[in-house]
Amino acid sequence: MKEEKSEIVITSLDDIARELGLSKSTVSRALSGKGRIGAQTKARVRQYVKKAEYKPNLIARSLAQSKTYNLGVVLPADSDLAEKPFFQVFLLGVCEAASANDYDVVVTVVVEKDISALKNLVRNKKVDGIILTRLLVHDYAAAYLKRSGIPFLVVGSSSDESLVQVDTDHESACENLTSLLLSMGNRRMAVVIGSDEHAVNISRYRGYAKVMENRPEGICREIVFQNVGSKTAIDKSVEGIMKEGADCILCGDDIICSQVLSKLNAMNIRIPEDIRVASFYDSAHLKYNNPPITALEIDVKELGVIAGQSLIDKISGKPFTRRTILNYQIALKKSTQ
Amino acid sequence: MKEEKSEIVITSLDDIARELGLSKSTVSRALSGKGRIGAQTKARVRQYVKKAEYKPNLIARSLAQSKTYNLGVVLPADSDLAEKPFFQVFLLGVCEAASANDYDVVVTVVVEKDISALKNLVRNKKVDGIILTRLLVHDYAAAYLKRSGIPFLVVGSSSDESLVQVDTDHESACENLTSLLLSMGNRRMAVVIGSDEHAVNISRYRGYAKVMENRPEGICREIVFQNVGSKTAIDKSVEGIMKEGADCILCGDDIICSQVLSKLNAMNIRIPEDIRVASFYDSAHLKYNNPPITALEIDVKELGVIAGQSLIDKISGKPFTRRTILNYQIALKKSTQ
DNA sequence: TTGTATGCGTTATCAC
DNA sequence: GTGATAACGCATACAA
Repeated sequence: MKEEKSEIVITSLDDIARELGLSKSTVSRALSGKGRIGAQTKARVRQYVKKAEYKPNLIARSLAQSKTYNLGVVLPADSDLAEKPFFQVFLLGVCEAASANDYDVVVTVVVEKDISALKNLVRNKKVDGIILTRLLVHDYAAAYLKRSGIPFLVVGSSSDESLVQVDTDHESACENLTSLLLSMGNRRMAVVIGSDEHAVNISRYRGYAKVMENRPEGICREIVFQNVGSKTAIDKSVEGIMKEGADCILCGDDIICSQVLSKLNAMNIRIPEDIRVASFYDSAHLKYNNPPITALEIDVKELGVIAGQSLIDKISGKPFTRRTILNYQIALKKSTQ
Repeated sequence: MKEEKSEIVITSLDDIARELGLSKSTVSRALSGKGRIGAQTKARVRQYVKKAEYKPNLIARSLAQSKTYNLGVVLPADSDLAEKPFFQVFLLGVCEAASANDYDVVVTVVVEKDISALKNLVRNKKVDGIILTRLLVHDYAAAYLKRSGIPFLVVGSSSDESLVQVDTDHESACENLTSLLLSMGNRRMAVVIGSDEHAVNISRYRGYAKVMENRPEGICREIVFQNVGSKTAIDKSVEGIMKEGADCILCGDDIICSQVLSKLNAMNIRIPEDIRVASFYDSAHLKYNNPPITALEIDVKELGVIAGQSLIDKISGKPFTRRTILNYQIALKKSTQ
């Protein structure tokens, strides 16, 4: 009676080689598919590996190839951003793409301008490439990564042609939404938008400005609020907007919109009767609001998938698109009727 | 004139050893601190390493020690959970703890009951330990990890004593909030809570039930809604609750609460005049709501830090607490006045 | 206290 | 097409 093979634990190419009477280089080739190898030996090895439930040691492979098969994703930890589901949903998308390509995802955090964790990740060679999930106007992280030479990709739009970018065209999206609301009869369009340091806020404002500049009345500074962050700043801007008699408020993102709504509510101002409200970025809370809020919708998870796949393509030396622009939708709701 | 040392790139222990006229094992010891080593050689090596900006190759170390210095964090990707900032904030906390211990964080996703990505992570030995960010009543992931033998920790409470747990005491928190609201004059306390499959929802309901059972009127089934998920289910429950003449609604979490508020708003029901509302879990949106909503507050980031640190302790063989309970606060707001 | 030799499990470069 | 053998960079048991 033969020995039970199942008692032998197979943990390395050596083990397989011994069991099959081959050399470990042959086994390696059979599994990787690289190099010349006989069709039947290949099949035999693969079959054996399958039933032996052998899993190659990826660490060893990493050492040999100096590749980690890890993608790095950099999340910002600035207080208000932590509340935004954007990063989480995006991350799920990246994980999906990574998983489909046998990569894993390592996350790291930058707090304000402190990119030390990112530096460690790069210097320790823990990842093959990196995704920056938001772009600042003067982005330390991007500047560092550029110097470091590691493949990376930014979510956001920049005039820097050397950056690989994945983004929605915020500028034209906001332009379209603004035009549309004008065409629906609104005239004095106010805007409340976040920090100027975030590239996305600049793009959004540009979209708005582009439309308003071409109107006879032009941009009315009294109802334009950029760089608002705190709840009190938002409250003040809403008060100012109402005093100026605007008929529509455009909110830079969902968090701002949520706070604008809260303030309007507190002031007993009805939507859409007394004023219309729309947001440049959507979220569940705006959908569930009463009334539901008109907003730009983007498929964030898909954005993550595409970002992940693009980065992997770049890492693998495959052709990759330097700038990928995702679609958006304007979801018209009761808040602007 | 001597050669410029700065021209030589130091990439391995061998390089350092050669430059310093030592053997690489001595250098290794000087850096790791393990084994016996002379105080001055140690200092000399460390100083040299510092100015040479040498970074050890962690992959090689991993291979040699069969340790990855990576923590795995499992995020659920069920549609509604993706919107909850909980996981994101928690993740930031874990990253902080990891970073402080020279660990990195690898994230992976489970969708419903599909734990294949988690299995790959474990089988490929990409991490030294794992954190499950939510616990199901019948948790496949936890069961798998138990079988696999890898160190892991769950966020959530379970009667399974073999699980390392980190959590808030949801049951007593909800108990306290419920009692408090009763003592404030409310009598018919309705509850709207999410899926029974999530351990946390069971705990929350228990806290509520524990208080109500001891009341003369007992638990009134007509105003208890468990297992609600969809917006329509929530709308229906709110309608039922109003018909039954409840005077307070307890919401299982922030998302549910948000939807309950939306429905109440649509029905022109005033808070707190017509009905009081509170939530078993807080979020920015509830704070910004008008009126602000009474809710249980927990420090989620701190939860992440503690989870990360506990797992690292367990991995390192340090003493660790089998069950860590974090504090919570009851934030009384206008919605229950 | 320090040096030598070996192992970790792959991939890759040679011969054959 | 296959098999030795040398990297990859570090840790560690053992020898000195």
